[in-house]
Amino acid sequence: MASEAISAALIRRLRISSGLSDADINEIHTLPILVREYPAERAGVRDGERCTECCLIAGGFCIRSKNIPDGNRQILSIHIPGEVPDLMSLFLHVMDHDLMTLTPCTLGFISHEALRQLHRRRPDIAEMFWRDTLIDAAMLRDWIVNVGQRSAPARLAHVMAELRQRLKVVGRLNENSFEMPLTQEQLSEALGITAVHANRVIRQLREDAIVDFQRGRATILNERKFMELADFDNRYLHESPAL
DNA sequence: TCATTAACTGAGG
DNA sequence: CCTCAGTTAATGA
Repeated sequence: MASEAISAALIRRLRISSGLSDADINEIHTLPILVREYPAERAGVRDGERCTECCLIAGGFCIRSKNIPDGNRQILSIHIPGEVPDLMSLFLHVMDHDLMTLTPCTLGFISHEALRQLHRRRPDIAEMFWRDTLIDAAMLRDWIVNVGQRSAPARLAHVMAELRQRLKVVGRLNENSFEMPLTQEQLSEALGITAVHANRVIRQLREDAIVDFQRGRATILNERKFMELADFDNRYLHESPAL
């Protein structure tokens, strides 16, 4: 994939929540990006690592996760093309979690030095990254509420609703189904339940004709029941550019 | 390897 | 007593 196409993914992402001038766009296109291909289920960036670059997802799906000593893992967020899940490494010098690929991924690495220069050169762009980071925190707050307070079926529906919305705004939604490339085991790690229970929950939602989940793809069967169960309000995604 | 299901168990309302 | 969810184990795709 050409570097130009990769920076385009970032621009599309930043456009969701911020206005971008032509000058901004040109600046982002000049960023040097080193492209690397990763297989599925591989650490892009590891907990404890000292980073010298940030990682832009150009293709594929990633997750943030943290392992605890008993061997269990909590999935903290799901990431889609155009996102920079380890943007915090620019200012937080040691990673406090893993960034893993879910699927085979094309990752674009941008050096911290290049990003710092860009921040100094163009305060508007620095502001955009600020906003992006704050939205990320808002999404994590939402994730905590989901895992901590909702019933298991509602947790699943909520994560589905958020992912669907995020895929929608980058034009990756077709009809009533969308990519959600997690195994049931991974899904259980995202929802804080066992894999067996994740299976039970999926079966229940399928039987109730609310959603289906098969081979990494989610299908909405009953929009009204789905949204009611998911309790999803996209406000926390802050998708509209400031007016 | 991943998904499915049953059977059992206990917590908690 | 009912629902939810973890454990174990067997089995299918």
